[in-house]
Amino acid sequence: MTAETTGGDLSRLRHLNALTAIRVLRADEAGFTLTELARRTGLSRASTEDVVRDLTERGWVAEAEKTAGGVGRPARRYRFRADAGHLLGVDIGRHRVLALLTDLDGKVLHSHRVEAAPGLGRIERLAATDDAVRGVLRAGALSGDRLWASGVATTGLVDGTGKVMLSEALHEWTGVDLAAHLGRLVTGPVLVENDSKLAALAESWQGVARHSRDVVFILSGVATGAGLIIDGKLHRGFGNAAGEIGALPAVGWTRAPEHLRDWPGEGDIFAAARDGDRRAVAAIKRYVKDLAVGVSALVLTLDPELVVVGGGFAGSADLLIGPLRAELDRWCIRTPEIRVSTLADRGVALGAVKLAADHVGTVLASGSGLTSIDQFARA
Amino acid sequence: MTAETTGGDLSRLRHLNALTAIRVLRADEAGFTLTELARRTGLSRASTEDVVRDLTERGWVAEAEKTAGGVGRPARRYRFRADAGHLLGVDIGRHRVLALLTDLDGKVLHSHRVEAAPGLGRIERLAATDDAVRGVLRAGALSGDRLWASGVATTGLVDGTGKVMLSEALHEWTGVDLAAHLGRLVTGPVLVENDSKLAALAESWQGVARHSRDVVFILSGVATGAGLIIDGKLHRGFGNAAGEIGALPAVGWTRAPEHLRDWPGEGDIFAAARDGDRRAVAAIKRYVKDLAVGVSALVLTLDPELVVVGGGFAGSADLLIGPLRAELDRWCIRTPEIRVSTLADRGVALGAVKLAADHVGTVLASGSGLTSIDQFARA
DNA sequence: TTCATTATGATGGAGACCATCATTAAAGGC
DNA sequence: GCCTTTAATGATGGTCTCCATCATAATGAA
Repeated sequence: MTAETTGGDLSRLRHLNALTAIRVLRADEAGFTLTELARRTGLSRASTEDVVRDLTERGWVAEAEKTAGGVGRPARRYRFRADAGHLLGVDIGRHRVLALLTDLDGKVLHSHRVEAAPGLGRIERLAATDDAVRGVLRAGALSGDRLWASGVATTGLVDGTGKVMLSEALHEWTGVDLAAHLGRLVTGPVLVENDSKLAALAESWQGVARHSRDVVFILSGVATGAGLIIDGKLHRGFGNAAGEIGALPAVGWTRAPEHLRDWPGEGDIFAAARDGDRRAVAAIKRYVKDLAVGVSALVLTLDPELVVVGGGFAGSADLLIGPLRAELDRWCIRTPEIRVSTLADRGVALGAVKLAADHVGTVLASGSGLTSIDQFARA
Repeated sequence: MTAETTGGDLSRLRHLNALTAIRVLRADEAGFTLTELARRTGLSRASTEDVVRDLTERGWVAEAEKTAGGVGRPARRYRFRADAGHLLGVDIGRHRVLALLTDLDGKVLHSHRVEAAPGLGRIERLAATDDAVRGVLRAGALSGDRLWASGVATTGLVDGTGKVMLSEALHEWTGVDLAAHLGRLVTGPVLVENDSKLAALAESWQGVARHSRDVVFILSGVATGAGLIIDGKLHRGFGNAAGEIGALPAVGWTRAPEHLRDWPGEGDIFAAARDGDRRAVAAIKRYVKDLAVGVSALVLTLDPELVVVGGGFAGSADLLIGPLRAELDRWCIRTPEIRVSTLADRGVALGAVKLAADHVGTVLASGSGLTSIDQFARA
């Protein structure tokens, strides 16, 4: 008896059917005919028409181009109006701030990148963040009050209200209230979350983990982190500290990147390794060995379908995956499939967008969410 | 846009409302008046009456005793007919087999215990299992074809079909097809799962983890294991091997119980420790130290609200919890609350019952589940 | 031009919910 | 013992949502 969905009156049924219709419509930008939609929602054609009329009146659905060429009377097509609203995703990284402006389906419309030195203080880094946000809004010719929701990614632990509780990687960063800060540039909800968690979310949304319900994501870069997707959802943990296996001293995640940073040779260690430099190969091996202990702990705990490797080092994944798999084989009962992220340095920011998108989704699913599209489009 | 619940036609709405009503009714054995029920389901009184009439006709609900003493016309009371069906839960342990016969709400009606030596072979252990099942059915004056569903707990990894894939703790146990074996004694679905996982399930059902969504359960006994409750549900993992952190050599879970077994003194080590025996205290300390490494890995991975300690050693938890908390404080970012199981040696078997109960719940939630109670009561 | 094909839109009907109100049944005061 | 108060019951009428069905409309092909 797991049913969370409590029934209700007839309007509730209509609401559920409208949500189903929207979910189907969002699957294809080109839209659907009523007949197709009826088949996919399981409703009758007549009811489907009713639902679509409703949603059109309320601004959620629009008529799309008819497709020519078929036999018989050409059908009208309807599509979800993903362009009706905008979402913002911001990744506040060590070296730069990246802001993405997307439509409601998370299609990136504009991006803006602002460099930031690793040693930057709180004020300067927040200023860089503002620049990135303003830049991307300018590119999209939007003002901040036209955003439906915004997501922000940062290193460190984040509390429920959007404050950074603890950050070791960035200077003077602990205690920053990012939700409040961003709230001065944009209206609408601002959601803040840890960067590794958001990168994981992005992978399960648009990345290589799209079709997997249980995923361990490893952020492999100058800092090491993890994010967990469990049963298709981001797992945060009771104190928002899930995936922090790196805190265990036996897991050498703090030490691991040093093998690559402090290697005895010159230039890019990965290039050197590809050229056959033995010391480079050995250093990478040490890195993977350290990394793999933590990954094994995560994998043994969760038994995921998939491990995804992302972060700055993922670009050199050809050198990492093989050794990593070998190490996992040593420790794990069942080594999961290992894949490399293809989202490049956008993964974290995309996860932030997804955070915003999920917030909108929650509002829609809740009671009065679909009443009118105007409730989101403020003044 | 997470909505899994797809709408449908009016009968679907009625079905959802009927499920809600049953969920409310199950919360109190004494039953509810229509007015109370209407308030809790959110339906109008009239519709509630309709739903209840339906459910009564189909056998799911019965009228209960009126409560005397109030002012005004005494209301009829209605209750869920938990007694309409029976569930079986079997725990095949190292030293004994325990079978529980319960009603649909998991209230234990009868239990039957059959001793089994640790060294028993496959045939003999299966025979003991049969004895336990037959015994508890006899006690309840039921034949095996009156069971709605059965759950079985065993050590080792279990595959999706009810076969034991790998068991190190029991002799000749790997490869046993428990679902098929039990299927000869009972009709209805037989569900098989790992014992640690089921003990965790039991805690989140009727135990100290009732109100927590994310729980790490530790089975502390002659063998060590873990079960995870994530977002209120049992987390199995892709290959059903979640929680097997003990497989990591750095985590001394195989070695841990030996500290207690091989301690240099005589008699019960816990009694000795309470009497102030230093060697006993030291051995327990070593045990907890080993245990805590694995628990820390689980806690850091999941950041649960709660850690529950169960299993054979839980009876001496007064000696374990303090040191365990101290060890976790050393490693974890945020040490969760730690509680001791109160389900004693029934926990695992109760989890097996819950497995069966959930299966019934799934059938009810699915489409035609509530049509008539007769679909479950065979022959 | 006519036919085959497919989408559209209107009609009538059934099921599920709700609000409202007259009726019924008990407890307690007179 | 009768009357009042309280609260549940059961019936009525209305609305909403969905469905099946059918006449109509629009297009390509013969």
